[in-house]
Amino acid sequence: MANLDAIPMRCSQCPIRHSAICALCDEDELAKLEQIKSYRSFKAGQTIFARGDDLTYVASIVIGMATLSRTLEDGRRQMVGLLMPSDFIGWPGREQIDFDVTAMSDTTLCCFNRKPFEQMLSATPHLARRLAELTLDELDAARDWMVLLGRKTAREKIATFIDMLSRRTKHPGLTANRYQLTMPMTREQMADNLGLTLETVSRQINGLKKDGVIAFQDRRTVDVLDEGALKTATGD
Amino acid sequence: MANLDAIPMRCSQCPIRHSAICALCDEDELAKLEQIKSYRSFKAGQTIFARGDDLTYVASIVIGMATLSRTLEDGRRQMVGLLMPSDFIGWPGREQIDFDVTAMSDTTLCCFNRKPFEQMLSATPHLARRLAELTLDELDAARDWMVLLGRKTAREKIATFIDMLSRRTKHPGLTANRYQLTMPMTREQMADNLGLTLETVSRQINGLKKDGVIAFQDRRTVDVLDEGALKTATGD
DNA sequence: CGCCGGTTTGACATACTTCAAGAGAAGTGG
DNA sequence: CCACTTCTCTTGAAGTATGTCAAACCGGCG
Repeated sequence: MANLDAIPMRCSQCPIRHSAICALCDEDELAKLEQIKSYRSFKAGQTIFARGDDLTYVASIVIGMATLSRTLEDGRRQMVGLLMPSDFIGWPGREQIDFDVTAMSDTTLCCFNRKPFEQMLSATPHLARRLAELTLDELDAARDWMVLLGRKTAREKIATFIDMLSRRTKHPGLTANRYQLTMPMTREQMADNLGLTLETVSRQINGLKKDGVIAFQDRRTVDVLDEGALKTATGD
Repeated sequence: MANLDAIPMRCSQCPIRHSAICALCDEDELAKLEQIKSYRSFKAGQTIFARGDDLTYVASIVIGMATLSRTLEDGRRQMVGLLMPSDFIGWPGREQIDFDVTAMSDTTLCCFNRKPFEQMLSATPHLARRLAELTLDELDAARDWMVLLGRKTAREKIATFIDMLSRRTKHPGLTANRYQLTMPMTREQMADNLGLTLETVSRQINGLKKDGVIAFQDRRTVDVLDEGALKTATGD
């Protein structure tokens, strides 16, 4: 499964030191975390947790992207979360996990066994507070996505998706109104994220292209040509 | 707006004492909360917060039901949360609110001005911990609903809705497999909750009735005749 | 080169929406 | 208590966005 002989790294050099669960920790607290942490790496496509698994550990994403999803009996799949560096995987207080967590790209996690982490959590307000903030952010994102899933048209969904990506990833900007973006996923994964089929995703993306809102560098690299048009296309 | 001369009530007699934000508080902590709390009442249909409002206070629902929703420019509306007694309204650390909060039935809130509440929150682990639990529950519910919105058919949405209601409300049971349920909202509100139109809601409800899964006492009182059939109709 | 996963494109099917009308309930005022 | 209005809900007919099925294309990799 996971590649366990991953990079040892000091927390002080960690790329997510100031945005992850540990963001508010002082040096002492960090030292304690350092003692109970371990890294795990996953290849793109690997399962990190499957629905029903025991939540033996919780983790922060250090590098890469992962998805949170659920699949119905007949194969319909819905992504319910897109996890990027500094996002937290885990539900303190829950024994099991009710979704599938899958590495979308090659991913490195900073893991804590759940029990010791929970102990430290209740003893360390800085950790608890940061977890609360992260959870609240997730909740907000989930609710925004509910609006998208329930009420937006396919075209609006695509536009919102691209806009969301641009806000969550550092894009090598061209100019203010134009920028470049790398699609980190297949059309099918986008479809699962947006509650569409992959064919509809493809058609709508190309629709946006025909209308001069975006252009392709290659299939996975998109130039946003008119940010304003994109924003209006989102529907909100 | 709010009816401010609401019932004074001791926390010890409060119906949500053991399930709300204060659930883990001891007598001392409760006494402090008691000092900064106040009650507000809203009539069915009244706005509690509008999108963009300053979050001057946070609150627990004591009696009644409220909804969290967002409306797009052109009037499309999506409910993103259904708030029932003991649910918490408020986002510590946020200055403004990004959704509309509306009383669905006559509702009484237990309110705390945000600033003093936040101070107490950071000084009282019992409060912070409980808030984290409540937030996590909300997040889970939101994610379940994302699956519904993105992937379920109209019929499955209705079945899931009825099933969800039966789990969240105490229903006067008939027998194990049959029970009665009161719909707390109009077809239009259900539609906004499920990402459908009110006509589709009406049709699907009557479809379930024709198939003998449910029956009507009156338009708002439903008998679930076959819980098994209802569960399978939910799709998960 | 030839496979193979990912993507595009077309033709057709359908679930859901939209528009429209009417029937019940429920509230209001005389 | 009865007209009157106003919601709420139901039902029908027609339209449409999106899904389904199928074929072809494209780019990378063994």
